[in-house]
Amino acid sequence: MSKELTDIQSKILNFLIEQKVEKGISPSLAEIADRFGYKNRATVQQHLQSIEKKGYIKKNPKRSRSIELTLGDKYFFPRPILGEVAAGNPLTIYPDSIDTIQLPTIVKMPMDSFLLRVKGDSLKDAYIFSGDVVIVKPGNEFLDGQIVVAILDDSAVVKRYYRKSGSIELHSENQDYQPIIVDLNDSNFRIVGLVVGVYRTMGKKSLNNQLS
Amino acid sequence: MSKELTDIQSKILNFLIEQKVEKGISPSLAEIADRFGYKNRATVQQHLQSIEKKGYIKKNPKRSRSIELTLGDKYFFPRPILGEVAAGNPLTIYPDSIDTIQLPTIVKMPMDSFLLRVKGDSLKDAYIFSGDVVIVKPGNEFLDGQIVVAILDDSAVVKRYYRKSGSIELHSENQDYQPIIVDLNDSNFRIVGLVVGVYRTMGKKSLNNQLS
DNA sequence: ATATTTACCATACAGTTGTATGGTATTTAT
DNA sequence: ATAAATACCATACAACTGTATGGTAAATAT
Repeated sequence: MSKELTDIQSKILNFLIEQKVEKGISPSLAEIADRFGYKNRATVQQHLQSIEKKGYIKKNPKRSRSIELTLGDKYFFPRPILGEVAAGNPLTIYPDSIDTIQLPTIVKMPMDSFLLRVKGDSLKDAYIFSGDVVIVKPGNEFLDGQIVVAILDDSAVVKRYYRKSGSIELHSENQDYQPIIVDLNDSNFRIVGLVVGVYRTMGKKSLNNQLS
Repeated sequence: MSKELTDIQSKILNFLIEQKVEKGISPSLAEIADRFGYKNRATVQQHLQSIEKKGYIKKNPKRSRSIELTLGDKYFFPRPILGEVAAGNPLTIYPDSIDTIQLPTIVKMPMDSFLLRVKGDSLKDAYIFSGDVVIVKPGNEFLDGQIVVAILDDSAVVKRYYRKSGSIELHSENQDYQPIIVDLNDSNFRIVGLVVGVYRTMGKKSLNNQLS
């Protein structure tokens, strides 16, 4: 049995994926039929059988909206990209960044945000300590006093943001560190996003409240 | 109206979340009833109405398995850490890795997997192109012909894996690239994981057209 | 004391769902 | 030339789905 999908099967598979992206669940046979203008669910049914036979999906019999995509094996979520890999000539990758943490299930986290581990203690007065993981939401607009992640000449910092005319100041909470003042036009400077949360492993109390 | 959930409502909400994370779809009323030992769906129905009234979920009327969680995107999932940021003295970070993509939301993906963007065209005949994002599932066991990510002297490659006696060969699909042959004992060599998926942004068309 | 909320049950119903079966027409392979 | 695969249609059905309605019992609030 060929594992190649026909055009139509391919389109249906794409629709399945699309729906999972947008709605989070598989469509029903009727919905697929609708989408492709079929007057009958049986047509879809047969296409799905073919697609399943070829191994692209798996259906839980009798269960509605339960088509599994077996394209790899599991849940796609918005996820950060760790680095670059080479398929041709090797490029540099960041092996150390292959690190995952288990975060609690009920804390806020925008889907497109990513995590960074904090080193250093300049924000300890804002209750962010070395070793903490900050949740960063990508964006461009910030309010004075918000904690942001900025990149300056290939280094990244977590600081409080203050907008001045013609420049941006990045303050540490900790007095030992001088504010960083950057010209607005400095092309080596870029603010990546807003820190929307902090996570700390190992029994310590979470300090999200103080983040405001 | 209080926005606080009762114990039972809370448990049901948790179950909803749990199911969404694990299966990607909401359970049906019957399934919830089953799980909590209710003999009747109506009981669940009423709990859901309460939960909805309190703003924690939203139901698409008449649509099966379509409970939306309105907690925003407030769930934590296992996520990779990109690198290290400095709050005090800047440390090195991987600026290029501060990049996020929207992946199909509720398709399955191993929770501990991570993403890498592919550069180069050596796998284009396997329909992985430069710029694509591959989903990598960490692991140690691979079958011949599977596409893996390997690290060789601080560089990473995406290649097809072939096990030989005493060595491992990494092949490109593209004939222009020579296979890489590595001794099994080479300590500078390590296979990171298996490529379980590919994701491509840009436009509406997804990978499957090319999959055939 | 009495009204409200919470937590369950039963029954009923129409619409949806996946599945089964049988059929036609066209293209592709042998 | 004929078998096989592809792409659709129609009808039928049992199980499932969400919803509606009405009821009981206990706890809580007024």
